Amino acid sequence: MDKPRPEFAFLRSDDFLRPNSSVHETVSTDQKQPIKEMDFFSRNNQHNQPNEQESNRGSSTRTEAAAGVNTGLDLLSLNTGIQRSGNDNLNIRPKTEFDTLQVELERVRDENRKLRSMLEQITKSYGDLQGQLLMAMGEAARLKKDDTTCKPGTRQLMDPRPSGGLDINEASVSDEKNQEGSVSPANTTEVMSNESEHHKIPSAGKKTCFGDGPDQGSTHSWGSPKSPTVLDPSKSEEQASEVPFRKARVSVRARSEAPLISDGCQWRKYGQKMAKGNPCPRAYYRCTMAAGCPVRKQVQRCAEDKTILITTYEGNHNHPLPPAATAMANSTSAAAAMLLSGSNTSKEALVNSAGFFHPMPYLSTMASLSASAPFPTITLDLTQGTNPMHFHRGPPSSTSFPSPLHACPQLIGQPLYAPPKIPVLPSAQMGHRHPSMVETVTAAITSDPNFTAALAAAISTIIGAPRSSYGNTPNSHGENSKPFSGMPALPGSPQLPQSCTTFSTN
DNA sequence: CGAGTTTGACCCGCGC
DNA sequence: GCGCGGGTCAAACTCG
Repeated sequence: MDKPRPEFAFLRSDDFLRPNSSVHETVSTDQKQPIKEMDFFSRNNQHNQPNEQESNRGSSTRTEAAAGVNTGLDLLSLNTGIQRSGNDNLNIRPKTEFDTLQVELERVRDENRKLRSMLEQITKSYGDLQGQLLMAMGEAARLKKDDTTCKPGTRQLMDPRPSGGLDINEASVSDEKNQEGSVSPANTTEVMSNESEHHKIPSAGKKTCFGDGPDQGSTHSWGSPKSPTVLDPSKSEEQASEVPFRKARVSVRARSEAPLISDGCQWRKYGQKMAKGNPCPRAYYRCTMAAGCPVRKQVQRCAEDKTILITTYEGNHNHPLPPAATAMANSTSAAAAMLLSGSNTSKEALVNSAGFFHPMPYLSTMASLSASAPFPTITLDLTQGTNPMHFHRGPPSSTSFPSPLHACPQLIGQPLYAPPKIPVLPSAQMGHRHPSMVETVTAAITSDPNFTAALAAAISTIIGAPRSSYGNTPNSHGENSKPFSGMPALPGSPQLPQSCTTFSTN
């Protein structure tokens, strides 16, 4: 995860923190010139401005990190006045000086960490906002286009919460701002309750145009390709932040012959249909862990290989999830976010976004995106090896799941065996790793249904790892670890909304 | 008796 | 406009 970014990070951090041109100059100067101790002395003597010191500190940290040499960090502190006299006694009391330097070094390191985290947050917020902007623009264009705002049957496709997609796992400032007026982080549950109320509205409500808020259109949230309509222009801005996203789906393909697997959530079947082109019926489930939870899932066996179970999730839980479910929810939330962030762009852009726009390198080897479907769908395929070619660029089938089966039983998500924090690996590289382990895990999965759920959680943990620093950490590898750090279990807590996605192979 | 499942009917969007 | 297919509802049914 520690990709080579230090210099960039610092520059960006400085930019954000101190939009002062002098800072930029100083930083760039530091970049070009090798930093020597004497340089620091002279520079600090020349201009001993606070900003200057800050930037010097940053650059020296940078150098230190790059070369493993303690360059001028501590020397800087010598000139900051703290050790003014100590500077003169540099040769006399090296021990004390060394201690001082160490303290200073620690301090600078802390600052470095803070800056990095700030940069990460800013970068992430930027990406989120970019996605939201795209969504909002697309929404606006669409609204202008069809203008038939209160058409009966117009359905709400996305969860009204701003968390519907992009900010699912985030607590960035910008996200909070987006939520204000509609959802504060603290009342997510409440908002979801509102949503659930809409869900409970009987058919009479279906064709009613709700002008005083995000119309849920509730009962038909699934798969409706249309976007929500904004009825009241005065609220358009607010609603744009509330319902800017199309509803994304996350489809998980897993090889399992088990009829039922506990995924940590409780589901109630509310329907079953024969889908065209598939002899196996498709079952519809609704989450019953909390009243009004909007999360639904479809479960269907693959027509071509009945050992493969395709589970498609949609919606966000309005309640805390068990650890096993949470991990998967985190990852698929991220997947959905990634998908949504590019859903107004071309399919190619979508595919590209999976590569770099989102910090989920493994998705590129496990996931396929469908932009041709009426709703954006990302498919996490746990049934096949990390065949680099698996990443579909061609048009998928009408929906993502009946896509041709890549029936190589060789593997199940090799990313499993990748250290959670290793840098991005070329998928081709990953595809050659540990074939024997793959077979072992495949066997384990097919023989133990519960393992599949655990596997999904583990995969999601890895996938979601990059987000861990933002609070909603999927860090809980131990699913049973009591203090589930990433998931406050209080319904009213400022818990971030969860993606629907849990994992199941019923 | 409550919770979950089954299943036919209904609604809606979409393509022709 | 009509038919098809996906998704949902809700009454009937089953089960513990």
